Amino acid sequence: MPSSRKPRAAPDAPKVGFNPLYMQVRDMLVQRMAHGVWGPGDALPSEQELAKELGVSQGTVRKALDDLTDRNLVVRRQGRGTFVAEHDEARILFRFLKIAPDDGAPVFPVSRILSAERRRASAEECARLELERDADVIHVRRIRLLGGRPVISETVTLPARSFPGLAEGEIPNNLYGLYAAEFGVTIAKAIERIKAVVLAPEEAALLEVAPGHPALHIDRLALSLEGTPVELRVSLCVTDLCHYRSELH
Amino acid sequence: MPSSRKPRAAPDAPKVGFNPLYMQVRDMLVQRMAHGVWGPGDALPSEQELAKELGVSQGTVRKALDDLTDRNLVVRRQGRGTFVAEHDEARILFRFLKIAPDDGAPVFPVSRILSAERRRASAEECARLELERDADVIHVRRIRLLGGRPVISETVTLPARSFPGLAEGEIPNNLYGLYAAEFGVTIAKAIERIKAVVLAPEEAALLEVAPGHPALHIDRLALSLEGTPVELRVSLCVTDLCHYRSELH
DNA sequence: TAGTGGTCTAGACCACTTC
DNA sequence: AAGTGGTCTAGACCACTAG
Repeated sequence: MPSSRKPRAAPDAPKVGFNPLYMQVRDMLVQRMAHGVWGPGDALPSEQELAKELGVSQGTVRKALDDLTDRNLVVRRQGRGTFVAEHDEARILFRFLKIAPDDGAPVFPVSRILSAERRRASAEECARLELERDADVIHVRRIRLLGGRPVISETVTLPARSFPGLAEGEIPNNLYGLYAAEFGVTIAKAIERIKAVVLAPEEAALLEVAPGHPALHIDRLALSLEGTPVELRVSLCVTDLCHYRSELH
Repeated sequence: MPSSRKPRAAPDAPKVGFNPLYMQVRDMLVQRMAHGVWGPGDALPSEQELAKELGVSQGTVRKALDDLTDRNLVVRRQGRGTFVAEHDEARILFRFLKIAPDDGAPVFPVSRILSAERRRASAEECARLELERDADVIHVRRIRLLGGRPVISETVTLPARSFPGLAEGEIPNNLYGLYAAEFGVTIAKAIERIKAVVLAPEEAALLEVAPGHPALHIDRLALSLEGTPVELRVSLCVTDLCHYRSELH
């Protein structure tokens, strides 16, 4: 490891800026994942190997990996190994898909793309995505269907720089899987603000309900592994047959 | 500990039903907290003491306590000790209060009690709270204000059996603190279902908006330490100046 | 200074997967 | 049988709090 410490050597100076070894190990592993040394689905070296390479004990590596497991960045399988988390598994349904049908289990909504285009970022977009004044963004608009009925109207805003060519290519249902596979961007967490609104005529038409129908207005900011904001997403969701799921721990 | 295992004794039979020691320790500690051996705010014995008492290593006790920390059941303070979590701290603001003003930090909403009465549980209430057919429940209705304006209309339903006399006494702002202090019931987690609705005239009047105004309809089921459902809460929330906060990890 | 939780190490064995 | 993660132990020292 970069910083100091053999089991019991001469007392190494720093009393302040104390940073536990396992956190350094953890951050270093995150760096490597973020920089594509290990991509989604890849196996990490075993605990023993990492410990040897970094000159720390296996227990310290374990603690770092347990931390990453808690953050859903890696998946550990007894007897097999430790793997970088993927975003195309059933797990994502419970992580980033909060809308579920009132009866029955969550289903991945089918998407119908309305448009995908590049344009100059607005002042607000610049601020929230931490972009320079004159940066470009990609706007993706789509309708999502649950059980055959249009339920969510979504507007996704992305920094054009980080997702070159996205607007021109095929846009799959699972965006976070695409971000990871094609652009090396892993979504680690997101923050949502939810309000209740009534639908304007245009939106109501898209969702096939009457104007003035109530809907959830969900404003999401998604962050990458490093904590950089990488996606802005505004959803309008009609909740006649579904709901937003939230667990408080 | 009840079940088996000294470091390396004669090979004790069970290969199946394998349950790690630290989980047994953890469950035993939860039992004691649930049964009031240690109440909210109390200090637990130190790791050393617990390890000695239970005949396991300190590391195993630590792992059990770390698990309880993750579940917000205990709070550990370096140099001081381990304490049973309380529900009247600022922490609760981020745990169970998901409504925040659009600008500025979350504030604890002031409450105005409308009614508190005991009645026979409906069929649905029986089902969701896992009560017998003819059980009684307590209904508390209140309005909650944010920045002086009425924002949330709340209906709380409790099993009368678990909260004797609650309807007759003083009802404070912080209900979960009351449950813990007066009735020995600790809320450990909750599940919410959120929909968008438009307000009927009566509710609109209470919240001082026009009928037809959009609002969040939040349906919460709160569970105790043991996982028993203990509170049903339906909130109608006007989101003109505030929003529902949700973090996706 | 004593006691607590927090970190780190070293080594053992267990359970699971794969060959 | 070999290799991986999972559990458990034992003992050391560090950082923080309180008397």
